[in-house]
Amino acid sequence: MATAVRTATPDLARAEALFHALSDATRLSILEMLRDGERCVCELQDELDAAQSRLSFHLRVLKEAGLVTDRRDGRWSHYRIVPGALREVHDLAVAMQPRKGALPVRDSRSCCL
Amino acid sequence: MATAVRTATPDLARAEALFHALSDATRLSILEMLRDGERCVCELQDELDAAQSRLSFHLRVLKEAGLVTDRRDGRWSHYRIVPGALREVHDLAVAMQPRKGALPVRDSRSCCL
DNA sequence: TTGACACAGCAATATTTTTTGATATAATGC
DNA sequence: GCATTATATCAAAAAATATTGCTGTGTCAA
Repeated sequence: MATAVRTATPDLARAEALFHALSDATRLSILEMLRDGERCVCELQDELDAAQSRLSFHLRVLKEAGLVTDRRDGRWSHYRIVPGALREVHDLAVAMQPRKGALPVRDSRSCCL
Repeated sequence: MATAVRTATPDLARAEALFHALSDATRLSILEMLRDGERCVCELQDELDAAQSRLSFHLRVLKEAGLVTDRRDGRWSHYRIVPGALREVHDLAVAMQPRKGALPVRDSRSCCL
């Protein structure tokens, strides 16, 4: 049986990865906190009331999706939003919009015959 | 232990739901097909080479997220993109952008002390 | 050095999501 | 009515994700 969705285009895979990274409340909360600038893990931990290893996991997901980067400073890791990462999400949303000229409703009897 | 992410704001929950709906290759492929206008399930089935119950499942996820609607016409269900639904995604991406005035890098010794 | 801290990563578990196969419903055509 | 088609839905299995507790590594300070 062929792969379910045919060979995924790179864009499809990218979109999937990005949206997946954004599809979790903990991760969205992290991003919200980072909107004000860098935060170290312990700050996120305090404010989100989440175990350290849990944050570490979600931060990695965000990092692998290219949404955040970290900077090590002594014993702290500071995470911040990658500039332009959300622009990518923005662009995806635009690219997914219905094509101009697409008829909203089609003639009956136009399919499966 | 308090809820992980405090009381989720409605927006947070909405964002989570939307992004989740978009975080799957099958669903993204469906949306891509629908960019040209309405399609009935059987057309999606043929083109995406996916079992019917599987499409039905993913279509429901998309529908519950408010990304698509369906129109019943005889024995066919025609699905199409909800106009403006992707606009919502777009707006979310904008709303998540770093706040103006947020310093990219913060002073050392500024946390956890 | 020693001990406490900040964090990453792993392994086990729990939870959620997805797929599949079967059955159900409703419309259509004979 | 009966067979066929298009679709939904459900339950069980399979796969993917998330959470937790623990261990390891580097850092800092006394």
